[in-house]
Amino acid sequence: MKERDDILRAAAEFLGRRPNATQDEIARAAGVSRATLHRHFAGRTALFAALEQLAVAQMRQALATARLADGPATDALARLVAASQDASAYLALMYSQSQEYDPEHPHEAWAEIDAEIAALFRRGQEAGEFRLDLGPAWLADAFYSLAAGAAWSVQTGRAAARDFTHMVTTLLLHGAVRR
Amino acid sequence: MKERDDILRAAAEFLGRRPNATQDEIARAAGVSRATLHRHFAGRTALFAALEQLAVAQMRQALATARLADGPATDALARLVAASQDASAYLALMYSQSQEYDPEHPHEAWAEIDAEIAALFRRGQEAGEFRLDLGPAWLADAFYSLAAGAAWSVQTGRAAARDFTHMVTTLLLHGAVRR
DNA sequence: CTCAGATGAGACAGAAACGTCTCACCTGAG
DNA sequence: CTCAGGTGAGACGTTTCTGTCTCATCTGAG
Repeated sequence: MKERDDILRAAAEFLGRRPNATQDEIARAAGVSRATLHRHFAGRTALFAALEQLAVAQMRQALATARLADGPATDALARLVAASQDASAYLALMYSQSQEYDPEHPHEAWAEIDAEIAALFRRGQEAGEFRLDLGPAWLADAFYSLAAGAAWSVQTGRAAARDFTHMVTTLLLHGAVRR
Repeated sequence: MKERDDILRAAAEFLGRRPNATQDEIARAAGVSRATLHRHFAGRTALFAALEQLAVAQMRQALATARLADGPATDALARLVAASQDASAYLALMYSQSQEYDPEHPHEAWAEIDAEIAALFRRGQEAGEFRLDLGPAWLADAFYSLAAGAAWSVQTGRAAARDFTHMVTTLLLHGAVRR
């Protein structure tokens, strides 16, 4: 029996790479038939609702795990990146779907998550840990971009999953220039 | 009269945010009717071919402008980012379309462009400018991710176009941590 | 003003995908 | 082994979108 969450993960990964995928293709990628996909999610709208809900839940979990208010902002960010790895397939999907799926409620949830991440960057700036010339909103966007990009690299085999945290954290905190 | 290139740019920006957009939506976003869109691009396939061709051409132009082999790798990268701004709408689109559009020829062109960018990072590493613990392939992917993310921020009004280069270059080279 | 060329609106046939259902078969617990 | 629940394949009617076309109108150069 194929677990609902297994289907969702496979769907998220597939849709992250093929935003135009048909239900048939999504079902196949998830290893089930279209009828089974329909039984779990009564149509594309329901599938996307479930994906978004799971993405939000996972990011909320990541935020709770990372405890952004605790300790140095630098350490909190590293914890956030690590905790976001599980959600990264969904981030890549949400990134590619962007405004595609647009009900009221989930955007509020994302706004909340965005605000918490931006607040972490702001805290870091106020504490003198992070530079002031890059806005917290951009830093939060960049976090998402890099996480989604790294997820994609992992999915396409260009990077190892175990390197996710290091790749994103190092670049986000320290950049490419050698110390 | 609406210029063909104006249509392509508007289409790229719109599709970067709405990869599933219908031809009708694309046309409207470009300020023309579907019939006119069809007259310029005989169908979705032709539209995507034109978009990809333009993206490749613009990135090639950016590479030529940036002269990646000249001077310190750090400076070359900054030049690349600056030169890529015009192409960034297309990068965001190509990012969201990913494997969606898949003819033989354009992927070869992208592979070439990718290789040149990765070679810049490799050169920087060999010259001791860039850290060694992040692979050139990831650094190239990260460049794309940040450029696309910044393009999106600019498009959605969360960042100013004039800050594009600074946002991407600073983060890519130096990261968020304060010196 | 004229007129060639461009445009938008809308029509239309066809294709693809959708949502949904039925039925035969499978799976795994008891 | 039995049987409840799950599954896949395929059918089917509906919907959406597509590619394409016609025709009336608009635009801008001469």
